[in-house]
Amino acid sequence: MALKAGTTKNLHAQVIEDIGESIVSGVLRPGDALPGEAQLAIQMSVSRTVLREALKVLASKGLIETRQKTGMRVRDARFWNHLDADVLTWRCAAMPTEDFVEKLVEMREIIEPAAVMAAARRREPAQLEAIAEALEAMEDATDLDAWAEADLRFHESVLAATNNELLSSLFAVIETALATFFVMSARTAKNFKYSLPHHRAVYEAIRRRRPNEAAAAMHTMIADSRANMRKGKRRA
Amino acid sequence: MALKAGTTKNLHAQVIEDIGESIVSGVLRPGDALPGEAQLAIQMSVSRTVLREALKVLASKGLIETRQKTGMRVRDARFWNHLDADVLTWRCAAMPTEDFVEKLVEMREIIEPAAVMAAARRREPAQLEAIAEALEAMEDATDLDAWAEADLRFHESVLAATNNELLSSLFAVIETALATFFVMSARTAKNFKYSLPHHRAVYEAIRRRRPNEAAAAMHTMIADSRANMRKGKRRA
DNA sequence: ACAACACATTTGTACGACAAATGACAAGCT
DNA sequence: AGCTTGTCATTTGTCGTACAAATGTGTTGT
Repeated sequence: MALKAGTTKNLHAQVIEDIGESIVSGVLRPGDALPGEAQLAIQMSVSRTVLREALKVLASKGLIETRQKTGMRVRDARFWNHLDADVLTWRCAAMPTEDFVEKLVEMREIIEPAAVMAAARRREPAQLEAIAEALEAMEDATDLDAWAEADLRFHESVLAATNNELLSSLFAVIETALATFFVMSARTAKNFKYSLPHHRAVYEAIRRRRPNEAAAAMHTMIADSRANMRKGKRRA
Repeated sequence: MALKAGTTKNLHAQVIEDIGESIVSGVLRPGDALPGEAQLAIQMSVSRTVLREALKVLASKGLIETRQKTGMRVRDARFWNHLDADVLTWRCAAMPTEDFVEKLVEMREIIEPAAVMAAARRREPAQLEAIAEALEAMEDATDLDAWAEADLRFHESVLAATNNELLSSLFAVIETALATFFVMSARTAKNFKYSLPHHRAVYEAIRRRRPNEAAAAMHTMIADSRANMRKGKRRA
């Protein structure tokens, strides 16, 4: 729980991250009572003002609850905002557990085929163009970083093309899933572009407004990446 | 933007709600610059301390961004946490627009069939029991309030039975969708129990571990509720 | 034994002061 | 003139203190 090496971010952001990660990673367990604000502020070398700003944010993510006199307690995991970008990030800060990775992939299998179907029906020209640009960037990528950036943009553009902002907000989950995938399959990444044909198939189906083909292509892509991840894992 | 009639909640909670609702409902538009903290605190009759706690939470929901010297600005809607329970609530505070309701239903169509499939495969005895209890409460309901409570609990229990907390967290969306449905179809609710057979079918399929049957039953249920909502709307 | 009350502790709210960042503008140099 | 540099003013960021409100706990009186 000690304050980490200072970054460039604001103090409350550091405090949020510090406590949030402690909770999500299990250092602080549900039901645990946190020390009082006064003491905690001293522990972390920040003013109570800053600490409270952080605590309010953590409470809004469902991680803690606070009542007068009783103090603060870590809430049960079923109340956490598991879809929150920060919570997801913290959860993957250490190497994520295998069953969590499986949950991420399950989310992809639910969300992305449905999303490409919606995109194939409703995409507007500019949105299609955004997907095309991401695809081109993937084709032009010469290193893993450039590929990863373009890949993320591709999936984000697809979600945006659904014209359903609720679906778009699930990009935080997709992003985490893909980032984890990049880490786990890093060893097997000699030819990191192996999934390019899949992406092109998805794009083509969206362009031609073929919902079912798009869903099928996306499904194949995810199944493929799952298999590839297993391979990477076995090697690690 | 004036402070609303005081409730029993904390001051920062009121401020969060007040500003948050102003943003989500469109009173404050993306790109708009908010008055400085000092002035805003005076406007809302709270201390800068409390105001800042609220602003940090709103920033964590993606609604505003704040930089030194420049002040605060309302962020573009594509950065909002549309899946956040508060944001959803604020969005439905006034009568939601028709196309937003459509987006909610689309989310249900994506999430819930997939969820019942997962639940049918992986539910544990206690989780099945929780669903059964909700179903019984629906059968025993004698008024719309009791029905609504049990209905929500049914869908929440189903999500919990997936044993995927990422899916469970999407209950905020389902809850909003159902609540909106209750409001919009209130007039046609003489026999508010009409969907009981659908729920029973879903439960039975989960109990018997039949993923495909469960998904089909859920799909029917949602299609039915969509039709019923249209009917209610036409009458209104 | 029980109820009412006082107390102590912890969060909630307010205020004032200063630090840090940064946009804006003015001065000065080429 | 045009560009650079530096000062300045404004706004958020951080801190410390003080007091209010709530509430668990113990105590006291009957």
